[in-house]
Amino acid sequence: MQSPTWRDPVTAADRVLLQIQQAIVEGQIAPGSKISEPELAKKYDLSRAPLREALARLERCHLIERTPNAGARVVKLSVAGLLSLYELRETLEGLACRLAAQHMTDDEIAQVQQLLDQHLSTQRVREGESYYQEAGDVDFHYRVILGSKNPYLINLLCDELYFLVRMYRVQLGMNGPRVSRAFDEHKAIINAIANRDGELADLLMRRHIGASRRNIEQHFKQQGN
Amino acid sequence: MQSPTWRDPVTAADRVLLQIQQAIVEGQIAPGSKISEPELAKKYDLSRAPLREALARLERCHLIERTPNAGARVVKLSVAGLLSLYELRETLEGLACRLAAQHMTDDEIAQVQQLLDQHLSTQRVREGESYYQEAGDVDFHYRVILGSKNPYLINLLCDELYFLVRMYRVQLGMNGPRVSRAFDEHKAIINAIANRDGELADLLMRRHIGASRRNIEQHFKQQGN
DNA sequence: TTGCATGATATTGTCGACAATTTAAATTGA
DNA sequence: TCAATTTAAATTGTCGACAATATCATGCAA
Repeated sequence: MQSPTWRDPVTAADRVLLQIQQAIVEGQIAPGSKISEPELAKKYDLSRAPLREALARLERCHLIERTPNAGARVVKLSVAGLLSLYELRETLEGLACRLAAQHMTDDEIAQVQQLLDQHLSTQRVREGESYYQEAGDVDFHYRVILGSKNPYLINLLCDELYFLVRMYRVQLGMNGPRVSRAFDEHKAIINAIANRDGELADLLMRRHIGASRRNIEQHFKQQGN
Repeated sequence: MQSPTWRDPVTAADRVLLQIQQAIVEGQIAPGSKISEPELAKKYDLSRAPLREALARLERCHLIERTPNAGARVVKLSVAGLLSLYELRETLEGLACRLAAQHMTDDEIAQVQQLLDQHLSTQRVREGESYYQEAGDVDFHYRVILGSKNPYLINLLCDELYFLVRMYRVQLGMNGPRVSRAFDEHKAIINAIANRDGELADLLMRRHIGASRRNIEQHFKQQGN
């Protein structure tokens, strides 16, 4: 899926950003490990200038943390961090729904409904294909977020928080048991938006994400991390 | 006021960032105008490397917009943009209040209450000192945001959105008529937090910021910008 | 005159090297 | 042996120059 918010990588910094992003999200570069500029520059065969540009953007989406004169480290995953992230998402995507109910065109809404029907049919083939499920889930949330028409909100969710959410999902294996219910919840949300009931859409989305959050909370009960 | 979220500028990029930030916020570099790297490098007497680092961070807080191979421009202010920004703030600071009611210590709450009393007494001296008023307002909001203890939320509001809000305030002269009411509203909010009533604090903060937003909406009714 | 192609100019992106700072190792003293 | 201090190595921050791209001016054709 190509996002409407990403540009295709025209510059060397763009390309190496995508590679490192993927490497971090998938855990090929271990959480907490130090980022060595000379090492990565050699590995990806470019100079440190575009690499540092990429690092600046990685910091922007919270995948690394930099300290002056000391370099960058990949973020460490923690339950507390994950919960903080979901706290934010809950509220932000709720807002996105409320705004989407105001600003989405009937056409855009119809497209999302059609999208969900497609997901339903392809899912009916057989469940357990959690990859497609994830893609579909991401796609739905993206559409709603874009539907909010609020540029700051869109940038925030799609560019800054998205990769971190993905990193947690991939590395902590959060494709949980809430696979079948998600479709119904998505359906209910888009229906509320179609009825221009922003308040309800907001509530349903917060409940939708909140359920995931509580799911995680329970899963990690009394465990260090 | 020095924010707990900012580090003191140890590097050349840090220093020039602060200077350009201020220049943009105060309009010394006109909105919409192009950023010339060679020009600025000469003006601030450093090479383009730290300057580009600074530009990357300026993009992060939405003060400039960059396009590949074409350079950076200072953001243009628009009523639509301002409203989008306030939409976000309304929800985010509401969330901050809800979380602050959960996570602030009694001590921290007492400090904020004490802070408000100080503001009240210094304001009683005479009104119209909107600069101190603004500083006090910022200070209050900061404390609550930090009280949320959510690192993503804190980073978002204090580092990414703060300067843009400030830029709008300074350049559109938004130190409006809502000076005296603000104190009472602040007081009500911190009281709700003190009572651990997160829901009420959330509501009051949203109303507090929403009032400003509607104030702006009305002020710019049927005007292009 | 208008629109498009061509070339000159300026700007951004990238590179390799040096300076400043941090980190690790080695040395000294108790 | 251990702690503190000094020295050495490695890493980050900064610089100036070159390459790639875009912008603007000029000229040409319709």
